[in-house]
Amino acid sequence: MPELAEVEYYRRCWQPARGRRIVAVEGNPGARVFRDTSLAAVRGLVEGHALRASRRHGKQLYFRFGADRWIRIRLGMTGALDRLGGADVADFRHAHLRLRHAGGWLVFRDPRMFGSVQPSGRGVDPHAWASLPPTPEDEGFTVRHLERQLERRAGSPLKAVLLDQAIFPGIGNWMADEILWRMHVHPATPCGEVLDRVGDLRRRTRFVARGALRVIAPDWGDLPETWLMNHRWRDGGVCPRCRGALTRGPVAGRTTCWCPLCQGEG
DNA sequence: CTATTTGTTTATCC
DNA sequence: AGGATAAACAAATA
Repeated sequence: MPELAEVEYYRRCWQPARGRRIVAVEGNPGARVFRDTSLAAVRGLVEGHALRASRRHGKQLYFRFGADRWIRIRLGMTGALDRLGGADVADFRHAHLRLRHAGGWLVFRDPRMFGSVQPSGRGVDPHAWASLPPTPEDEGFTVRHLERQLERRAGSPLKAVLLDQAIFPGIGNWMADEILWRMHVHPATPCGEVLDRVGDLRRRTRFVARGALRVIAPDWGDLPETWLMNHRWRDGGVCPRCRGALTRGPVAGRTTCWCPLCQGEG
């Protein structure tokens, strides 16, 4: 489900619980989301400490408990965060991690379990987990930087490059299609062919990222009808710009939607 | 029953 | 070696 705007929405979902001490860490010990770590490891790190801060980098979420105890959460395809009051009745079947505090629960649920939970060692700043590349909202997301990346992958379809989290952190399937549509570029275009349009690519990426954050992050609002997103899944969907029929098909292994009139047949 | 899914990692093939 | 593509992961939904 989530790309950067939706991930930001979920980050904010846990925000009101800042200052709450986690009195119990429960969940599904065998769940795949714990990967090479364990529910017990998360418990050992977090239990007894208050939620203090959170950050997001692309689609990755970082939460700090106590002074220096961080966990990283990735939501995968179907992950979501909930904040439940003590009296709320909830379906805990896919709630693989549940943090209990005096006022209720912080819950990570993920039916398909493509997501993950990762505790850091104490004192390990999340930015030390990996050297994180610049996101579209960062200073370092420059034309120069993008040119270097695109040159390296000159033969790849631009769609595939837009989905590469090392280059476009936070961009996912629908945002990639939105950016391509706004550039009037076919998704399968080798990105080496748009090296002269990197300024435009950067501008569109920032526009889509910022616009989606503004609308979705506060309350999961609906994007304007002028965005491709609102037409892409509809059978018989029509381009909100030229009213031509939209096309869907696999590009770079993902279902892709584009306007043959605006972006070419391929 | 089949096909589909807003993501990432691993295997395989040039 | 390195990059591109396909498969795998798992469960709900149509």
